[in-house]
Formats: sequence, structure tokens, C-alpha cells
Amino acid sequence: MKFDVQTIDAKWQATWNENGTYKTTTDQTKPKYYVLDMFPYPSGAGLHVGHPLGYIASDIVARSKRQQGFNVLHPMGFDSFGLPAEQYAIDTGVHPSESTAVNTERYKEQMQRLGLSYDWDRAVNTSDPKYYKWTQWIVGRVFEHWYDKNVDKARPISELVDHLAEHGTVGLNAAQGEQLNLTGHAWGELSDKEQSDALMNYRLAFRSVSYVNWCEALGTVLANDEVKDGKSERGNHPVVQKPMLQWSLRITAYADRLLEGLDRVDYSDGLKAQQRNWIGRSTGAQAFFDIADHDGKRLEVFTTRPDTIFGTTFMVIAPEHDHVAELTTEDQLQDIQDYLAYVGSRSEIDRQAETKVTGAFTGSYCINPFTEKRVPIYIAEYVLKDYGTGAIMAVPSDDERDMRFAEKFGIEIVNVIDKSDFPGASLKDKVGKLINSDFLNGMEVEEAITAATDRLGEMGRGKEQINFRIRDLVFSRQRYWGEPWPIIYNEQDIPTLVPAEDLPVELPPMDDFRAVSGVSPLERATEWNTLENGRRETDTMPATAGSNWYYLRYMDPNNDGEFVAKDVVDYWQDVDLYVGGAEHAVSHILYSRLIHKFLFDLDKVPTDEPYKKLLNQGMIGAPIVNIHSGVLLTEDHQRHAIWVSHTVAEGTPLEIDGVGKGHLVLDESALDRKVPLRMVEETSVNNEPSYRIHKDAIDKLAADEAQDAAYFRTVLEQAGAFNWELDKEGRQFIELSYAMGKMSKSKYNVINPDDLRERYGTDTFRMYEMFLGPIDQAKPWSVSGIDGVYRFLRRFWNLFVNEDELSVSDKESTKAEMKILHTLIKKVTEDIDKLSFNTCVSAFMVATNDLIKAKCDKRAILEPMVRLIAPFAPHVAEELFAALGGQGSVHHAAFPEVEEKWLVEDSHTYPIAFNGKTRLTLDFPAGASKQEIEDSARADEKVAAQLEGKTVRKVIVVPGRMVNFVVG
RNA sequence: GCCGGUGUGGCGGAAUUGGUAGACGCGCUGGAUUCAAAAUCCAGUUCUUUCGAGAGUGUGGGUUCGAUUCCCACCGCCGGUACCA
Repeated sequence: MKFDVQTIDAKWQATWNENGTYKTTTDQTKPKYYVLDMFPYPSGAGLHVGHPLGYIASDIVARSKRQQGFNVLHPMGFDSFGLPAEQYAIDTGVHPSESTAVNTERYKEQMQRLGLSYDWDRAVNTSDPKYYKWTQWIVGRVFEHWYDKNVDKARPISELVDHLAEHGTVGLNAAQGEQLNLTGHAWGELSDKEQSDALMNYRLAFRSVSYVNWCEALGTVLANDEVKDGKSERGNHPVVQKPMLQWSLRITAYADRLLEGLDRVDYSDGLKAQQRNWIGRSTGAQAFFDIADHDGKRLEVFTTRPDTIFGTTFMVIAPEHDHVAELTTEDQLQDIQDYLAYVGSRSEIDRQAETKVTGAFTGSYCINPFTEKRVPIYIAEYVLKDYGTGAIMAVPSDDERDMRFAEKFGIEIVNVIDKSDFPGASLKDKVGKLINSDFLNGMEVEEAITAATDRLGEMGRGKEQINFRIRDLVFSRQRYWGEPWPIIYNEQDIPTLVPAEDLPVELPPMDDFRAVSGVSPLERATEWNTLENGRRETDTMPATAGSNWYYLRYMDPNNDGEFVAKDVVDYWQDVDLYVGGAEHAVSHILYSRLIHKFLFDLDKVPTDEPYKKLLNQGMIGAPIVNIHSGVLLTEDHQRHAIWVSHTVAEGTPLEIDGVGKGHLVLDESALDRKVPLRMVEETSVNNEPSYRIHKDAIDKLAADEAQDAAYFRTVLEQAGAFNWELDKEGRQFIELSYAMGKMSKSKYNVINPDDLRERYGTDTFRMYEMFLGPIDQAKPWSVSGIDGVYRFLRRFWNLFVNEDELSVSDKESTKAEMKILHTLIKKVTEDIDKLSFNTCVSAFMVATNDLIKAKCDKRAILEPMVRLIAPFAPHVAEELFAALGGQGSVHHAAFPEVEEKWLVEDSHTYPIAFNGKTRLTLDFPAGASKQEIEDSARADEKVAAQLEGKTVRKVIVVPGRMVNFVVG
């Protein structure tokens, strides 16, 4: 038997496929373990080496759990709705379903080659009508429910209708858009359309006018996380706020539960913090300020500092606030109009970059409820329409922006907090004693907040209030490649849900996918959207719709009657380990937690959190490599463009064949060009990494048909000659400069796993990726080191195989050998549990080295090692397992268990320290007492030498650890 | 600014509840094998050194018999986020 990795890989991958080795059973008597990878969007670029990092890690966990007797659910699928496929369709005319199918096949093949133990029969595809039927069904359930805050769960709309008919809005405590006040009688008087509109105020999936991130260039609405710095993440086009009639999900109803649930899941602190920030809960007070001369009209504000009301000397409302027109007096009309024009002219990016305060006076006044003084009302863009009530009480003494605003507009500043006891405190720290505040004077801030809130309540001018930063989730896209909303509008424009038996509402076949000025392409599919009794909704859902709940579908992927059968979900419960990239940390995780909680309310799932434990793998960066160009100024003053190593300094004399003799000039005509990374060789020069392109790589370029090769050919045509240098072997090269960065097609540094896998075998590739370092940390990709892992695997192999023949003895193993084995079992078992895979690989290397030294060839040692390494190196392990005569697949063979008795030591090596500094080591018997250890240590001559002439003040002996002499 | 993470040889990284800092691998140096090379194997490899030893885990302090580990202050890097009232 030969260590021929390609043959071994192919043989076992085929066998596993035939035998259905990784089929998840429906046997519900075994304990379950669900380990899930975030499914990828199948892009045209294929997998790069960053993807498998998480896939391999989760695969190791899945395989070890399987061997430990768990029924393991380890599925994979594709998040196949999304913008890139649609954009590609617009660019090329290829239907998204076609390009998606091609990319999906490619991904699947690449994953299978990595020996990942997915049960492909369970694969899901979000753009498959059989799948999105259930996405539509779930969203339909959301539409048919409202949130009752009294019982803190979602309830059917029918129950709300009953309540409204009987009691109106009395006794109703619902998550809602605005506070409605209706009697039961009044409700009965409403027309069908009016009732429908009123229900929209309560539905968990509702249609309303909302300000959305509108991107004119893309012709679409973007999610917050698709917008970066006021520009679209894709394409970098300007994004503006635009009011549109849109479907939304009322995620705000679940804000508190989404926050609370974080305490019960095992996510990283960083991720929990991000989710908490995103939800942004803050406690404060609602306060009403009477508007002067407006006869009972009031302005509502939210403040976290009700204690500072005595310092409120003006009010600010958002330029988009509903009351702006009403509050603007004739005198101020011009000012306000000018300011509104100014605001309208500014893009989101301008507003964010703005540091100076701007605003305009409306001419109206509020009455400060505590001081009863008139305070002016301004509009200013620093007040956001969408946060709180879109209006603030400004306290210039205790808020930095308010202070700048007051200074600019000459508004009175009244100090209300004495911070002299807190010299280091900044304005926003909630510390100090109240002054100039009547009944609050002398109180500490904390106390004053409560007192002021209570007083507002007594006056009927406010109460304690909790506010959230999170906004309802806009769930409409005017795009083709997404799930159509299963909604039909009747003649009265009342939206009704498409009945479950008519789902899925399939996308109509189309060949033009452009969204024209914000109108969905589906508007043009008139045959599809026009029905006898109305018209179809033409908005589709965002990509997150399908990925919100896919982990549930894997449990029961082919069920045509339910999204998942109840007994099945009761068995699988939830995801035990979820692995994926940190870029999905906020939105995807938050939205799927929302849907899960909703389904929990409906008693469709048995748990209220979908993911027990979450692991975010770190990003793998790669060098972005540049070739430098320069000018060869020849002796006859001719200029020749050349490619030159970045290490060659200006003025260096050069001679290039066929060009001439001269020296190097680096001027503005010199341009750096990116070199596709796969044409580059990495070496090390003076302990520095060095990237070189060799002449043979360039010679081969002409025959290379890859896309990046074509790019590079064009680049090289722009300059003629190469100033080659010679390496030790006499090969010609040019030294390239580099910088580390994210892998991206446009930087030509995407590293495809296929080449490495083919060269070193799948198992080496898998173990090398794990060996790179802690899974959750970002790290640069480097191939240096993969040879070491390959060598290790072969050394491991050679423990079993001698001269291509299996050579294992049945002799009894020694105590030392058993200790090596069980030390390894213990380490690997614990470290898989801690998701510390790099240290597992090290442990295998250490054990292998030790066994080679011990010349161990004993079956009793080696056979368990095969079962232990199987999750990491599944192919090699399977080959060895079969050769050893194992029954069935190693991947169903028991995972070795540690026997502690082999780890007991007869003696222990103690570090002997003097004043905490270790100077030597000594061996003492394992059972030795403190006194025995101290005595024998003192008796040692080296110790005596260290102690000579010094007074021993204290001796610390920790049995099994160390000895420390404290000397004076 | 705020929140979170992180900082250890030439490099990736290891180090249990505070107890031998640098495991393992890469790279490098020397050697064996070879006609030679590749491959493989063996030895060495934190720095300084007067070869006795001394210093050392971003910086400065603290707690401790003892700190990479705990506490305080600061610095650098990475990620997230921001007129959030």
C-alpha cells in the first residue's frame, strides 16, 4: 500500500458516496447533535481557502460526534436568491436560475472534494420553489399575527379582530405603528378597507410608508447593512432616504426578547455586544411639552436625562418632523424654507461628515413643564426623524451638541449639574448633584432622574419609557430574483394572503430583470400579476427571507405538507453548533433569531433560540502582489520601459539583453501592476517573506486561458523588457512588493483550494487549514508550512506501513506507549470540545514523533490513533482502518476514550525556583509529601550551591507543580 | 468618540484553576545519505554574554513566594458602530 493521496482521496470519496456513509438517520433513539455551517451564496468565483476554514472545523466536530454515538445532522445548502445573480443576468442575459445552478454545482463539487461529511440528500436551495413555498408560508404566518404585549407573544389576527369588535382598543396592549383609539362600536362602523388599514397598524408583517435607503443607480432599496458610508456596498453608488410604501417585519416587538435571549446562548462577547448595540435599548422618559399659543397641542420628546429638564432652554425637531409646517411662523417662513432646501440638497454622506451645527428657528415656543418658561423650537438636521420621537429637549449645559447649537444661536445655558465632585467626568457621564433645579436640588443624578420622571407622571406630562434604536425590518425589494410576497390585492385594494394550498407563488419566467425607477420588474409580468379578482403583490423578499429559517428545513427537507414536521423538530430541537463568518454576525443571526422566536410563539418549534453555540471563523487574508515598472535610461539617452524588482534602487546601473546598458529611473511613468497570486512563488530572504515571479511563469502565460492570465498578459504588453535577477538555482525572477489584504477577485489574490488539495491531498489540506492558528482569529494565508503537515501525515502513515506493506505487531504495548496514546486522546477530545483545532494537530504531531522515537508498531496503540485522527484526516484514516481489518467505516467506529490510569505518573519533574526564578529541575516520586520534597531538594548539591551563603526565609512546595525557595 | 477583540522568537502560533515561557510547524544553520540533486534522517536555533550567568511575553505601575495569565493606567493593531437624545 502506497501513500498516494490522490488515489486514496478518490477511492474513499467514491465509496462514501456509494455507501451513503454520511446519511443522517431518522433514528430518534440516539442523542442528537446538530452542527451547521452558514450556507454560502454561490458566487461565480467559487470557493477560496477562507471558506473551508469553517467547513473543516464543523466537519471535525460532526465526525467526532458521529463516532461518539450521536445522531448527527450536518447539512449544507445554498443561499441562492440575491443581487449578484440578478446583476449578472442583467449584464449577460443569462437567467439567474441558470447561472445559480452552474455555480451551485461547482460549489458542491469543491465541497465534496474537501471530504466534508454532509448529507447531500438534505441540501436546500432558497430559490427552489419547493423551498420558498415555505418561506412564503412563514412570512404569511407573520402577516396573520400581531404581538400582544400583555402575554408577550404573537397571537392570531383573528383574535385581535374579536377584541376590536368587542372592546375596541380598550385594554389592548399591542406592538403597533401608532396609538389608535377606537371603541368597539367605532370599529364596527369602519369600512372593510378601513379595517384592513387599521389592522396593518398591528400586523407583524405590515405595509407602511417608510423611509428606505434608495439607490438610484441600482434601482433598488438597500438594507442598512448593504449601505456603507452613505453609499451602496456593491458598486459604491450614492444612497438617499426616500419614502416608499413597503412591507416590513415588526422586529421591534421582539426587541426585548432578542436582548434577553442573548444571556442564554453561547456566542462570543463581541458578537453579543454587537447585537445589543444594534438593538440599542435605552431607558428614559417620555415627556410632553405644551406648545405655546397652540391651544393644548403638545410636543412629545424622549430623553434619557429627565433630571435636566430645568436646563432645557430650547427644543429641536427633525427637519422631516410632522409639525414643522404648523410650527413655522410667518416671520420665520423664509428661514425655515431655506434650511429645508439646504437639508434636501444634502446626501446622507454629507450629513454624516458634517461636524458643525446648523439649524433654523421655527418662530414657535414650547412651555418647559418644570420652569414654565417659554423655550424656542428649532429644526436641525442633527435630530433624526427615525429615532425616538424625532424631537428633543435640548440641554446645552449637559449635551455637547446642544451646547454647540446654543452657542451658535445665542441661547441661554443654565447649569443644572454640579460635577465638582467628579473632576474627570465628561458631559455625558451621569454623575453629579443637581443645582438650579427647584425640587431636584441636592439630589444625585440617579435619584433626580427617578424624581423628575415621577413628577412628570403626576403632572400627566410623561412617564418612564424604554426606547430602541432598532427599526422595523424593511422586507420588500423591487427586484426579480427573490421570493414573491404571497399577497393579492382585491378591487378595494385590501391585501389578503394567498392561501397555503396555492403556495408557492412562483416567479414568472422573464428575460428582462431591470428595475426601472423603483418599480419591480414583476410589474411588467402583467399576465402573472393580473388576476380575476385583483392583482398580485409585485415586491419580492430580501435575501434574508430564505436564510432566516433554513436550519429548520434541513431537519425535514422533503416534507411537502409542512415546513418541518413537529415530531422531527421536537427531536432535533435547535442547532448545537453554528459556524460561519463574522460578517453575518448582526443581521443574519438577529433576523433568524426573530423568526425562530415567532415560530416558538406559534408552538412550531420547541426552543426560543435557534443557535446554542456560535463560532465565527476569522478571515483569511492574502498578499496583494505588485510588479514594479521603471525606465531604463540608456547611455544614448533612450528611455525604455522595463519591469524591475522593487528592491532595485533608482540609479542602479543595469544592462538588459536586447535593450542596452544604462541606469534605472523611477519616475511618474512607473506604475505598479497587480500580479495574479497563483503566478507568484513565495520564498524567504533574510527571514523576510519574499514574493517572486519567475521567467518560466511568464513563459507559460501565453498558453494560460484563465481570466486573470488574460489580464496579466495585457499588463505585460504595456512595458517591454524584464530586468531579471538570478536566484541560487540560476532561475530568472523579479522580486515583487506585497501588502496583506482581503481575498478578492479584483485584487487577483483569491487562493483556490483545489490546486493545493490536488498536490498535497485533501487530508493535508484539511489539517493545514486547522494548523494555521485559532479558528476565530483573522490570519494571513501562507503556504509555507503545508509541507510540514504533509511530512507529518506521511510519518504517521509510516508508523503503520513499512516498504509499502502494512507492518503492525500484536505485541503488548509498554506503559510509556500507552501514556503517549492516552495523553493524545485526552488532549484531542478536550480540544475538539474547546474548538481548538490547531492544538489538536500539534498533539498528533507530538504523539507521532514520540512513537517514532519509541519505534512503536503495536496495533494496540496505532489502531485507536486511526479512529482518533479520522475526523481530521478522514481519507488516510479510512485507508489505514481498512488495512488494519476494521469493520465498516472508521467514521462509524467508536471514538477512543481516555483511560486516566495510563496518565498517572510515577514521578514528577519539579522546577526548582529561587525567588520565583527557575534555575533547575529535579525529579521526585509522585506521592511525595511537601516535607519530603523540600528535604530531598535541600539535599541536592545544585540546590545547596544556589542556597550557599543565603538565608532561606520560606519554602513553597506545591505537590505536582513546583518548588520555590525564598531567600534573603 | 464609543463597544468588542488582540499584542509572546525571523514567521504561524503553544503554555491547565497564577507554577519549567517559546510546545508543534515553517524558515534558517550544521551534519548524515547521494556522483549530484530532490526526498529523507540527525543535531542546533528567544536575545545578550566576559560562557559564570543575565534579561525577556506591547509600555509603565500594582497584587503575589511566584504574573503571558489577575488589577490599574497608557500605547499599537484588527473588527464593529456613531449627531441615538
